[in-house]
Amino acid sequence: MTNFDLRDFTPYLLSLAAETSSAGFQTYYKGRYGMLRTEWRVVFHLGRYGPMTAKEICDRARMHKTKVSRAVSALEVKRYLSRREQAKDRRHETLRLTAEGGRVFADLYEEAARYDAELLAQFTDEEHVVLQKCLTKLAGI
Amino acid sequence: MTNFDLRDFTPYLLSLAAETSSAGFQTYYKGRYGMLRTEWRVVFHLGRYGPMTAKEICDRARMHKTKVSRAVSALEVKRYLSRREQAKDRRHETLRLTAEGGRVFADLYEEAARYDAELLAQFTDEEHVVLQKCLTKLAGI
DNA sequence: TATTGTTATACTCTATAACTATA
DNA sequence: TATAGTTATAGAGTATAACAATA
Repeated sequence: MTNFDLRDFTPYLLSLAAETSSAGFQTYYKGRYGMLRTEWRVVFHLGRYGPMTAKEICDRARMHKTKVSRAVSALEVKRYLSRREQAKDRRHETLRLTAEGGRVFADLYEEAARYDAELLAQFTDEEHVVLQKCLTKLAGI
Repeated sequence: MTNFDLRDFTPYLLSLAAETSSAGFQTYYKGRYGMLRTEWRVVFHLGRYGPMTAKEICDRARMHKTKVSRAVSALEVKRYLSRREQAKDRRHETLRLTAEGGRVFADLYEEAARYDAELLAQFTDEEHVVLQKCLTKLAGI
C-alpha cells in the first residue's frame, strides 16, 4: 500500500493530537503554578501514590533520572515538595508533597479528570476503550 | 469521576505514543538524510502534492511560516529543493524538489508506508478505523 | 495597509556523558 | 563495582515579535 496522505500517517496524527491536548492542559499547571510538564508528572505521582524516592518515580513514570532530578529541584524551590534522607541508605531520599504541594496536586488532579472527560466526551464508550487500548500499545506500556 | 491513574490520562498516553512512534521513524529521515521533522514534512508535501509556495505548505501542513521558512532553507542547502520566484507576484516563490530531493521523498514515502503498516499490524481493521477517527478529532483536523 | 517570508530570541522538552556520594 | 542522584551540554521542537520586501 502506497497511496497515503500525511493525515493517514499514524506518527503524524499522534504528534498533532499530543501537541493539541498537551497544550490545552499546560494552561493549568503552567498558568496557575508556573510548572513544567515533568514537574506536573512528579507532583502527580507523589500526590496519587504517596511519598517515594526519585528512583521510584523514574520507574513508575518512565522518566529518566535527570528529568526527575531537575523537576524535584524546581518543585523544592516552589515549596511544593520536601526531601528527607533515609537513615539506612543515605543515597535515598524520600520525597513528599508539602501542604501547599498537596493543594496544588488536588487542584490539578481535579482539572486533569475534568479535562480528560471533556476530551473523551466526543467519543462513545466503545471508542474510548479502543483508543486507550491502542495508545497503550503504541506507547509500549 | 476522580480516581484515575496517569495511564488513563489521555494527554499523557498521547505524548508517550507520539514520542515512541516519532522516535522510530526519525531514524529514517534523520539517520539517512540528516533531516529534521519539519524538513521531512515539507519534503512530504512537495513530493506528494507537487510544487507549491511556502504559504501553501503552511496551510496544508498546519505549520507556522517560521518553521516552513527554516525547513526550506535547510533543504535548499542539502540540494533537495529549489525555489523560483513567480513573475506576477515576487513575494511568492514556487518550491519544488530537485531530482535528488525526489529520490529522498520516494525512499521516505515508502518507508513511511511500511512503518505505518507495521505500527497498525497489531490492531484489527475496526480498531484502526476508530483510532484514526479519534486521533483526527483530537488533533483538530 | 496587508501579505509573504526571514531573522532573532527564548522557552520547552529530550538525551547523553561526566561527575559526586554512598554502599 | 554498583547504585542514587546531580550537573553540564547539546539537540530538537515550538512560539512570538520584529523586520524587510512586495503588493
